[in-house]
Amino acid sequence: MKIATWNVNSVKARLPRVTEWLAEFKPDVALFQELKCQEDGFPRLEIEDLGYNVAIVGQKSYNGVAVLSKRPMEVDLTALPGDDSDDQARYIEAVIAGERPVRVASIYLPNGNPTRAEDGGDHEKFTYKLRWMDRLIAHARDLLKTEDAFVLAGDYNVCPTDLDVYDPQGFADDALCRPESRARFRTLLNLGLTEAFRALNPGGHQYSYWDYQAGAWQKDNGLRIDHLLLSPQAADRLNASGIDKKPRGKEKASDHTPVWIDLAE
DNA sequence: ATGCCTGCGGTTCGCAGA
Repeated sequence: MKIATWNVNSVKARLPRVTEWLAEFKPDVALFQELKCQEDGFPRLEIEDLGYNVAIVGQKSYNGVAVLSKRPMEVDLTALPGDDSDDQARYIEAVIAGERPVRVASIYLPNGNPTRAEDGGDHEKFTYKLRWMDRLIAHARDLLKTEDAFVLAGDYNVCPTDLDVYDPQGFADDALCRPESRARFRTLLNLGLTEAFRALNPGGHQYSYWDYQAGAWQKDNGLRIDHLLLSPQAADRLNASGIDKKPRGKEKASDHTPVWIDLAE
């Protein structure tokens, strides 16, 4: 079964790109981030028409995550546990039904910039990112105890290593590359999770995001920040993983492009 | 050194993104 993650950067502005990609790529499960709308603004009918069940956590203007599934699913969580005061729409978790069920989460991890007071105020956004990652680590620990097959996928806003950045020196102090962010990402891996794309594609210069500005796409000045992290039981079923660059080259593209895995049935 | 581009809200500019 194909499971893909895509930060669509506004599902309403992106609707033609989204529907053509779903019709062509035909993922069994699609995990979206940055919907930038509330649930009542989500183009539910257009997506259901393509054969998907839809579960959404929306928010006006910002954030917003969704799970699309061709198979029946059951939503388990609509927020990341660990902070009841956090009302940003960045997490949804569901179990996809089947002979061998798979638990999936669509994750929009906070960006965290600026990281320094001199670049704009305080450390509030970077601190929020790091606390959010701490909560994700705690939740992953809990999920691992179940020994279920699960996939935590989304826009992690972390370049795991310098292989994942077109300009490592220029991004050294960026929240996506800072040691504090990378250490927490590494902790997720050290719990026993497998980052699917890197496990199967050891080379660098393979990105999932290109800035809209300064011809970044044309120059391949990208970042690899969209990831699928697999539990051991899911990793045992990993057949393939890739980045589908085609949508990034189209008119009115998102600045991110889909990343996918294929799991044995 | 700075802005580059895009989307949103709500009005034509500020904020956020990464």
